[in-house]
Amino acid sequence: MSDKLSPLAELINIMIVEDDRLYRESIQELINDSPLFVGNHAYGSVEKAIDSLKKGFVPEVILLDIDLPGISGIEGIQHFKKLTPSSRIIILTVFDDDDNIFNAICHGAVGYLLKSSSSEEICNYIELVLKGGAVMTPQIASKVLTMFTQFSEPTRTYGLTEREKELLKLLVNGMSKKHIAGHLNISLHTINTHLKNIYAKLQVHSQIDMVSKALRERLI
Amino acid sequence: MSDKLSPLAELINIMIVEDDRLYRESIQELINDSPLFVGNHAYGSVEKAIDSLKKGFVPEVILLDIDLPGISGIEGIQHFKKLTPSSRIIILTVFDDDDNIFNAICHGAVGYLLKSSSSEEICNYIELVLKGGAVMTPQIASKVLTMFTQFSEPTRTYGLTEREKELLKLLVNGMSKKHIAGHLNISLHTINTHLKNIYAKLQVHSQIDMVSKALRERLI
DNA sequence: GGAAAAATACCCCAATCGTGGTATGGTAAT
DNA sequence: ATTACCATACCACGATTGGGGTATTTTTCC
Repeated sequence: MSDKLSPLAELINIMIVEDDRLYRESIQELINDSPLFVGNHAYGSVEKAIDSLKKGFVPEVILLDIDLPGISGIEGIQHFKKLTPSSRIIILTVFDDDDNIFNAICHGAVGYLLKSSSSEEICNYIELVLKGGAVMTPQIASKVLTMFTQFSEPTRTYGLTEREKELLKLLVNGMSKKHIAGHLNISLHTINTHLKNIYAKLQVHSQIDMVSKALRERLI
Repeated sequence: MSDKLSPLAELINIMIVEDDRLYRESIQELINDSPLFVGNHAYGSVEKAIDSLKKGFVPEVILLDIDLPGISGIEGIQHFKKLTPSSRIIILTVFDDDDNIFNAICHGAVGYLLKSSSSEEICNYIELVLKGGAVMTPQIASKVLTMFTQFSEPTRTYGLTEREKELLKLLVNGMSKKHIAGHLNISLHTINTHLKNIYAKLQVHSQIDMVSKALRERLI
């Protein structure tokens, strides 16, 4: 569009997708006031942003709200990723609940900022992202780490013995009882006995249940 | 120890665990030069740090290296968590590989910084942690987000149809084929046909394999 | 409107599994 | 030395599953 006014040729394009007009314009102003960035493209919905991208616009960074009319910001991430894979997406929202954070990150956002961030911070964060980093406010980072911790968690053992765990592992990996008997050089009867004990301990009644439980609760 | 020199009563205690003496002392200096922090306790190994904690010392923050003689930093996290659950642990290391980051975070570190960070940054990060946040350099944050993304991933569908996915879900949840037939009001024969198709698509030969694959690859 | 894909249904049979038992030798702790 | 637990082994039988077919009816799509 109009880059004839730029004193320097290489300003970095920031796209803004935010439905609140006032906030959108204030962010846009902030971007344009900075010496490094330019924000000619600000839209009130993912749909309009998509139209712009389809015309060939390729922003370096997309600042994206979550609560938008029509297509949500989270869904928007996927669309943007397809249209301009090189654009780095930063979520800028008021929502700090686990679900939104989780979904945004899983869909590939490289940043998650809260609207309570100051203008300075936002510009700093954008710069950090451009340097190849990912950014979160410390509060968000804390939530992310907590989610992470929960992923690889307490691993109840249900009092399984070593041998039982060994069997469990082999079975989870798809080996048949017969095959395991050969592999461990013990009788099929023994396997059966162990299995019965495992079933009792895990309170399941089939290999399916057992495998399912083992994988879900990470006791593999 | 010697807090008689403190001009203000309420300096925040930072413990340092770092085997490189020079770096340890430079960090200690940095801490002691700051107006907010005090670093009387700096140790070259987890073992020595543990001794100190057992004597009743309770630091607000522990700066912890990973590559230490004897007990490693990662293992150290667990010990510290038990001894002083209120202390917030920040990893400060040269290692930026996924495994170390992952392990540190999973064990409950609230920060992961690289030794390339500047003195200023380190102090800023500590302050942010004390405010309840978690901290990472943008490079580390980027790695963490990538790991996260991989967790809830591309969910290859293997071309499963809706009905097949429905069956898969029920089977993964431990329902027997017979039971499902009743539940969905279709014949057991139909279930078998679907199963055969699913097996072919997933390239497995038993329910165990199927369930295992489905759970591992999150196509439930 | 016709082709392709999906869902439905049936048959058969060998192989595997689940569960009810019992039993013995070894090891670890009390 | 006695108790408890573990790993091992065996039997038997009904229920379930895995593959090998074939075939009809919807749905979906061009």
